[in-house]
Amino acid sequence: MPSDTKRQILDAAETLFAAKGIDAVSLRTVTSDAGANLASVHYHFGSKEALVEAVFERRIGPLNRERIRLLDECERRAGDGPLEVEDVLRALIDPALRLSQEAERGETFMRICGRFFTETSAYLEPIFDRLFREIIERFTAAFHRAVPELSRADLLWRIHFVVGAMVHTMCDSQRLRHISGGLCDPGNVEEAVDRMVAFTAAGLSAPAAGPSGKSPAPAGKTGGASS
Amino acid sequence: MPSDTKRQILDAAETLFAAKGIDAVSLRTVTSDAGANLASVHYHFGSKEALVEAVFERRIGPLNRERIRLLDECERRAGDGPLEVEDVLRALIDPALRLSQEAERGETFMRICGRFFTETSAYLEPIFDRLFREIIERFTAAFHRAVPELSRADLLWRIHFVVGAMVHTMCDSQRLRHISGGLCDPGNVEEAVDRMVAFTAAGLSAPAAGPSGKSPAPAGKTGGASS
DNA sequence: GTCTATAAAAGGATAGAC
DNA sequence: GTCTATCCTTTTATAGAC
Repeated sequence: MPSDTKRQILDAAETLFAAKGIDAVSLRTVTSDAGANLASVHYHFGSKEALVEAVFERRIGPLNRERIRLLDECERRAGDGPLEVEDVLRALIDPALRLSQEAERGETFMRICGRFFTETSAYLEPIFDRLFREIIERFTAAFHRAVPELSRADLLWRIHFVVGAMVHTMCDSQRLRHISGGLCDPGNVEEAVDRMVAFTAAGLSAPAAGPSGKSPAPAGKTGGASS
Repeated sequence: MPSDTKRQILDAAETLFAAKGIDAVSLRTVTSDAGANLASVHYHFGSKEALVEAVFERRIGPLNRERIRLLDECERRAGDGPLEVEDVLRALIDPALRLSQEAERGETFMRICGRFFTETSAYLEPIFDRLFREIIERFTAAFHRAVPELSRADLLWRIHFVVGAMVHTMCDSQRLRHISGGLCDPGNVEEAVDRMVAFTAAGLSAPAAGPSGKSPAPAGKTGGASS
């Protein structure tokens, strides 16, 4: 079992990394906030890079396992029938936004997971692969099954947009709360998930753009019925 | 006119900040890449923070002015008639993605503009206000006019998702290129803009989620016709 | 405007006592 | 496992010659 100090270092690092970014946070700040000694980081983790890796893995591992579990369930329910795009989206999005509900540190949990996508240190690349390869493959296949009329390029572009909307919300929900003057409350998870699923489902289901032109047939101002 | 050295420092800083993030880049690296002396940064800018500010302003200022220009044109064309959501989206998105076309440093231009949203240093807050206040007000009003059936909360949430998809693409188009095995080419601006506009227009135009529940009437797997 | 030199602080990492 | 003390490097910033 992890020692108490080790967990406190992880907690402090997570909070600081989420708030300020990894490079902006020194190990002295981390250990100071954790009530631990500077040297304890190197004893327990070996280096700052290893600490960063541990911080990300602790949250993203379980998050992605839950996504896979929900997707399994989703596919089991569907059987040989059609796979609803809303259900696949919900399996992807719900576990992420739900992180913000946990105890007091919820918003931190969520932001640290989102921030993995905005950090660009080279040593995170292989970690990305390890943490997200299965997720990418499984969900790409599921979305292909849910929206089979899309070309592969269309599909991957649109999944990219979905991830963008999700990561931005995970990292920066504070700004929405601020800009909206409190009208939008990212702390209301059910509502946030519903809104994001509705938006992204419509985006994924929009008629495919022709290979060489403007959006075809902007019939009314509607998201469009399937062709 | 800005001295040659000043411009070279801005160029080098822009490239490095875009690639590695601000905190990860030292002034020594900047001046070294710029072929300038370390002290020249403080002579021309005064501090690292001031350099960062200058880097962002140089690109985001003109970018947002172009967005306003296109929106003006858009509203002028519409007159008293309806404002098409695709046109408003295009005014927001096209100038951003088009940055990537400029000369050789295009992708850097685009990424530095997107990165402004992912950096969290406190001193960027007032700069954000100065650079984006008008954009936020103008485009919020325009989207409200284009999709008037949405409540204000719905509208702001969805604009947030649009920004997420856009910023993620601006910062991280490399990953899409990589994951898709080259199938998706963010360097093709016309295509990227068309795809993003199609996706986000459908999302903005999706039927509003009820105030208290799951997505209403998931008729088929369609984005939905207007209610 | 540009340079050298250096100050002054902060960073990651380690040795060794306990 | 945890501590103190310290090394060594890197960082921002400045002083002052040219």
